Amino acid sequence: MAGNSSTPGATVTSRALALLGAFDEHHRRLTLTELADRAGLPMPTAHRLVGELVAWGALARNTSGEYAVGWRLWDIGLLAPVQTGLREVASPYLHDLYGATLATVHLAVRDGTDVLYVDRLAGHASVPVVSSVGSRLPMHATGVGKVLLAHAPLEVQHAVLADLSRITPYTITQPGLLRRQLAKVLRDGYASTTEEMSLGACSLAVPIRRGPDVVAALGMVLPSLKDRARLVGALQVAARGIGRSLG
Amino acid sequence: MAGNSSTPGATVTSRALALLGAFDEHHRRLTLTELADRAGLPMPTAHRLVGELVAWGALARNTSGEYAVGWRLWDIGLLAPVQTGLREVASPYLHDLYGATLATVHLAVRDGTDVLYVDRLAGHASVPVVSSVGSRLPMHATGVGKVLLAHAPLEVQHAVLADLSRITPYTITQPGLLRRQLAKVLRDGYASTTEEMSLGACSLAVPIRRGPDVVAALGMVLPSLKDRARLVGALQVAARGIGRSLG
DNA sequence: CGACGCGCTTCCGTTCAGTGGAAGACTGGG
DNA sequence: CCCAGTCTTCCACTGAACGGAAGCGCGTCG
Repeated sequence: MAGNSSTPGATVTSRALALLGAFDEHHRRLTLTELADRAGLPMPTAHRLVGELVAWGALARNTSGEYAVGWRLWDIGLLAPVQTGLREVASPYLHDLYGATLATVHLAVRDGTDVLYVDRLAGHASVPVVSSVGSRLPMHATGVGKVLLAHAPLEVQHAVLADLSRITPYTITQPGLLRRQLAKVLRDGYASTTEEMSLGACSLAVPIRRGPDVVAALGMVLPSLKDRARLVGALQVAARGIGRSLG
Repeated sequence: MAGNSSTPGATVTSRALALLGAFDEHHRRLTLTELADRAGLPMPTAHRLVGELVAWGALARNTSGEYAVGWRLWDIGLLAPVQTGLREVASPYLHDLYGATLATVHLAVRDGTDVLYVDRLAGHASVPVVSSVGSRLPMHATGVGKVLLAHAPLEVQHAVLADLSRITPYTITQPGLLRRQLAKVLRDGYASTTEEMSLGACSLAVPIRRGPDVVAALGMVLPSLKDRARLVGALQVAARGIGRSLG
């Protein structure tokens, strides 16, 4: 992981944020040593900063001395989605879609160069699904990711195309091929993946527009892409409905 | 509000956190000037810190130049409740309780000297309910708050008792009276309020225990406290179930 | 049309908060 | 008992953070 490469010249704020960023789905509880290591800080520095974060409620220390994310961060974080209204508006459409298709349905936005899963309805299908609400995945290997990437600013596209990590044998790692696919996504109005993120899982996704801007993507995970026309149609109807409700 | 009392001696971290803390339910979008004012910082300082927070994704700047909480904070914040498992475990019990009583049902934890509402099922009853998921209320004027306060460390009790703000004419503002009520809460195993937070709304609440520790509170809002025995019973059954499921 | 007010951004010399190596405390295990 | 690992405290040096002041861009009013 990060290793302790105590970058000098980093601001205090960036260091405090690095400590918060040390937590993720797979690292929900960390010791001070792990925190210092993952944030690339010397221990005394990490110790002091973590102390401040705990005092404020951004982090919490449990009885066994480990640190975890605190409630204060949770309730402030809640303001992010509420303020766009996206989740609330999309919720009924996700349920409708699920009812009509019985597939796992996803709502995602782009944040930086990641896809961020904002909401999800899990089908009981036997398809492996790696995403969960709040998780981040690379854009080049997911349906919603390709949709959001196709509509992203050029600088973001360049950054993503420059680093296409392999996840399965079918993951697209050639910039040229992905670029052509993105063009096709713009033409067709939807994106698809075939086992690029997870073996045995395919996906379809369409953009959600608020006026002319693509603000999110709607996707589903499937065992295969047969019946694609009907499913894309259903996705587009829902996406248009959500976009309209967003005003 | 805060006013600009540029407290010298404050650490950089505490200032950055103060900027995050400037956002709440009623202030989801703020201009730089408002942020600087609410955090008590001079504008140039706020400007620099906000820039760093935006670069990291803790805040986002929308097209009209205002700032809002960013997705990055949302997804890290999600790790707080997930890591305790409280919401997931309690969810079915909340639904059962709602089904059995048709009252607005609440799940809350203590964070510092506030009650933090972690989950909620809103009844369509005509009772005014001021809480929502993620909101913070004072402990002395809510049912769940009294429960959590009664089981809180002494230092927390002292801090709360020292500052009993009046919210309605029925809010308890005398430390002695509240202290006696808290003792009764410990004896009886439940707390109640009568229009102390909001006119026309009463409440009942019970503690949720994980082993010997009180980790949360379960409450309901009602138009009156008649039938209290049955309702407290239902709450206690649910609370015990949740506690057991928490392991 | 120019002057003004307002919110935001940049500049830069001063200074004090932050730094991190080193040493000390605590804990558990062999 | 000692040692290894983790956490906490200390403190003298230093460069990052500070914030007053000045500059910018824009809409508004006289």
